[in-house]
Amino acid sequence: MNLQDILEQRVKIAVSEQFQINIPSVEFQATRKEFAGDITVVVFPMLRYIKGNPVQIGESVGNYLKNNVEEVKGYNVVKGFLNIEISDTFYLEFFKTIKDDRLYGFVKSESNNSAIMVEYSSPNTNKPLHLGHIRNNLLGYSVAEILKAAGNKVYKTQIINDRGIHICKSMLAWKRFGNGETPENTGLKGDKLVGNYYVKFDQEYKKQIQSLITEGVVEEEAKKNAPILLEAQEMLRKWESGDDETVALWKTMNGWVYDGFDETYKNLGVDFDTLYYESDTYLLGKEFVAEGLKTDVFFKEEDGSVWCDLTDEGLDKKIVLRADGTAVYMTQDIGTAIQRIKDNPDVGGMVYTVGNEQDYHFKVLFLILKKLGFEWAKNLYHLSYGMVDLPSGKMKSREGTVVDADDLIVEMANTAEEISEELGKLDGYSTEEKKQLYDTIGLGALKYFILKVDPKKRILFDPKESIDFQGNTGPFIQYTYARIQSILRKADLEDSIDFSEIELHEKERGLIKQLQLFPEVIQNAADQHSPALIANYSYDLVKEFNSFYQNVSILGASNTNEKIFRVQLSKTVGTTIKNTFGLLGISVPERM
RNA sequence: GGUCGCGUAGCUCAGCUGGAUAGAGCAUCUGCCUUCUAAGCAGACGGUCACAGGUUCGAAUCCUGUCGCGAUCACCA
Repeated sequence: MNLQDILEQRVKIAVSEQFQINIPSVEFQATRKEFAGDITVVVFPMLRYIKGNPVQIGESVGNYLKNNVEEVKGYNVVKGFLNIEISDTFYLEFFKTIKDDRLYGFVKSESNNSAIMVEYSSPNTNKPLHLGHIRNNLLGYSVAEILKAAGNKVYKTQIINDRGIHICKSMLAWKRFGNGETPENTGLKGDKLVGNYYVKFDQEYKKQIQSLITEGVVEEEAKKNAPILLEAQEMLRKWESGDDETVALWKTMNGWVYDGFDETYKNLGVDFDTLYYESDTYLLGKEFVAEGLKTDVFFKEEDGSVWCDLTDEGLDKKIVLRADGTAVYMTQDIGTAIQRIKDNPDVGGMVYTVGNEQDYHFKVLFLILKKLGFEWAKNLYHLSYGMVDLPSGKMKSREGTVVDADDLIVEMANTAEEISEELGKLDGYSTEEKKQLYDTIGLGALKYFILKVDPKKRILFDPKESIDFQGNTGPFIQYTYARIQSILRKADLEDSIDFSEIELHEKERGLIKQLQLFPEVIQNAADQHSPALIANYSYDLVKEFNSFYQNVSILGASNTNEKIFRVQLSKTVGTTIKNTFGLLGISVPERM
């Protein structure tokens, strides 16, 4: 039982003994810095049950606690706030239990809960990954790690959007203008090569529209009838009918893209347990649509299209199958969801990491799956996040305003290098080691920059103003970790320590209090699917440590006991930083 | 127009289920490298929490309305 529970029980007893009234709950909060004490009981809510002066009630409860609870060494009352001072012994006992636990805060054994599948990335195979995908990948990966830390079995997955007219556009442009270019003979990354032809298609398409317009065709018509577009549509039909040559080209070019993506994922530090391809699942939803027709979840229009009526839920009608019997987006997603559960029967819930422009789609999808009667449908969660915008507005691949993922990663490492060189701290390091360090720091800055923001908010990214390395940033936290490692290298690590001799310094007490919060933070982050909570916790912990570091001598402590204690405390903080950053997918350097 | 989200310091963001004088970083200014890494620490400056009502002992937080920004309302994905 933790301290707060004990206190709650005792406060209730105190109140019932002294006022003959039972109160249902007690409200606690951390004591503000300017007052003495560690934990505060808010007296105001009790006024609902007890008539009286809040200060007097606080006094009498405080007095009772001081006399009857071992851990309470003192109290003071300010207005309606009863500030309780907790004994050093309590904090030291707590520290003893966590100091050698390298996974403090993590739920170690997977619970009996069913597994959770987390989907993220969901790329199209016609263009390279950009900054928006970076946010998506980081969020998805981090949430998966957080759910694991909270004791869930997790599968990471992505659905690859590998079919459709957009792929045919790249294929067509390559066939027409490619001259046999391959990643091998050009040295270009596969996704970049294919992306270039997607752009090429668009240029050619616009050219044809223009010349049609000069010939006197109306713009609307020109857009529909540009020869190159018609050709792309023809190609899609060929692909759907399984034309050998088209399918072969499709496989080759998608293969190039996958190689390119793999490299980006590797550099970004994300991975997946299972993969789903749209080309495999896009027909699957149809049988469930048929099923839903039988059970009246769906209905058929006269033209043959199938719909779901959601007007009872305050939503519209939604199409789930075209009049010609082909699948729409919704059909696919129904099929994919069901397929995933079939493939992994231990999965009882899913998290979809998809931008907030699809909020409505997922609301509808989840409702439909519920109507179809799937038990797991109540455990679906749309991890919706805001767009990453540039100062100029939205990123548009065709207008060349996208921030490319690979370029950005390289740029971050370069900035890290410039700053490190300027500070000149890495003299003994080899070129190879330095390079790796710059990658770690640059990526740390990027990841933290994105993850510290609440997922649902938009992020404004200005490429001209590079991401900071000072203050509330990844490198600042990495730096603190590196400094702790330096202390550990210099300290001769003794283990025996007499805790009864330790009197806690204010800064030490602050650190232990901060460490105490960690398990609860993980749980909240998992419940809310929010890496931002973890990021902000890391920062608070590091602020606390830096203040300690700068104001309290660690290696030069006044006695050996004290010194060992401070070194151990630093070590535990280091481990916690490493663990929190692990949940964000950020690595920490031993030195920087 | 309907629906959803956002609006907190000059800028970027915290603020958990309502609680004490609304917190950080950047920027500007003041101190601190002869002691464990100054990517740091200590401090100053900076706010009508978009606006207006309501709920109550108490509202940045909950409710209603208004304004601003964004998204979405396709037999596109």
